[in-house]
Amino acid sequence: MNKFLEKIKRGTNEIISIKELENKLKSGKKLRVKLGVDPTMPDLHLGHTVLINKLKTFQDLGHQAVFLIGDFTARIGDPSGRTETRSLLTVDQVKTNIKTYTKQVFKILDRKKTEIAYNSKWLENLGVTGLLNLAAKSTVAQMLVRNDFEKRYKKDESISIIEFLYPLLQAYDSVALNADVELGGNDQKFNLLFGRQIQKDYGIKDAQIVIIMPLLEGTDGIKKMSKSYNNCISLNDSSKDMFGKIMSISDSTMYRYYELLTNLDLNMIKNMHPKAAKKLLAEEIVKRYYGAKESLKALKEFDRIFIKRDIPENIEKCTMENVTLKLSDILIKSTMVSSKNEARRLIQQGAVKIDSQKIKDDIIINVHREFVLQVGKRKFKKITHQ
RNA sequence: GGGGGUGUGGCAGAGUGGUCUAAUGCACCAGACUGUAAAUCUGGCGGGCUUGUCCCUUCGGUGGUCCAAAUCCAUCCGCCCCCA
Repeated sequence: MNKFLEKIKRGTNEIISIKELENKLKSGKKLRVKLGVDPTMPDLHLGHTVLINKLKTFQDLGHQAVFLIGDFTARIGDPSGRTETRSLLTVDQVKTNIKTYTKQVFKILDRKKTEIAYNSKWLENLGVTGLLNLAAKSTVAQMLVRNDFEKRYKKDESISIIEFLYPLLQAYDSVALNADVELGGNDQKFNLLFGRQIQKDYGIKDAQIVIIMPLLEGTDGIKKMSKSYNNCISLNDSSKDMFGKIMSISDSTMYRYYELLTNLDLNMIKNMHPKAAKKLLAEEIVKRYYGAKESLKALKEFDRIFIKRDIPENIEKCTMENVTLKLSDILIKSTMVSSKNEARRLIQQGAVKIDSQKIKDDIIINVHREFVLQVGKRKFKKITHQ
């Protein structure tokens, strides 16, 4: 029992309340564990998987994972952590997002053991009366307690009524699903607790336990992982990119990733050489999304390019029309740079290599034979003529 | 309906007539260093060529004033707040 609890506790910020959780676990009941995700973005990144991993932990312990797709709420947009009102999504956008989400989620969760729910099922039928009944259970003051709302209100920024409705709807999901546990990120704390309150209002005595996970830092190791900060490792990234990005995080961030993204023993990891540990982490994570084979390939490729400073195995070919061309023109024609000025700059800075030979001037090149053109450490193209 | 505010490069944010391709920070790119990194340091971060104290194009849109406009005026558009 304690071992189970330890697993659940790993990496969590807060569990409200731990006592209730212990009791529920002791009762031997198969707990309904809710994780709600709004399909608002085209794809998921590693930050999102922190919660999915936690849900997987419950699933592995024999509990019922309930993956809730907020197809209805996605159209409103969760104001959590936002500093501005977000624009509404169309039904079509939501639909395509759902597809990519589920595809990615079931690389982690066991599809057969997972209950998938869509909140449009009950929210669409709630009607104005239902909505009013729900809204009657809260007050404006209560909403304004919320940090992000309070800030925006004080700063004379707009808050849409629809945003007030959001926590109510999320809470109602917990009623509809009869959740025993709800998982959420740190920014979700208010909404999660609100779910507890509303459940009680609707006569559920044994209200949901709230498990709050930290938000995963992005590749910069400081800010939370988010597209807008440009510090994401997306599940859509190629195996090579994913591997490379993980290798580029700092050592301290690496341990964080271990804690939140894997189930590996942390003591063991801390005893490893950091470089080896980081490689293992990258391998583990890439393996999860691309399989062992691809993962090994990515590892080898990384060694080749960054450690041995060698040329990658498969390089995209690019055919030139003319035989003689300026180096800067070749760089543009092969789409390795976007402007001539940029090409000139990079050449001056010593970033451009032909067959591993640094070229420092914008010389004229004869494309008689095939050669490998390199820009920086990671961009390679094979240049040929006809 | 009335009053006020605001719109600057990927983001944040200076700049209120010439010295503005526009400070600064972040992000990004390259080089050096290294255990791949991170940190640090250096250079860069509109476009073009004839590489120059060169040319062209940017400060919500349009039109105007002026030798000269991100900066002034007019007008339009967007966003925000307050009062009713």
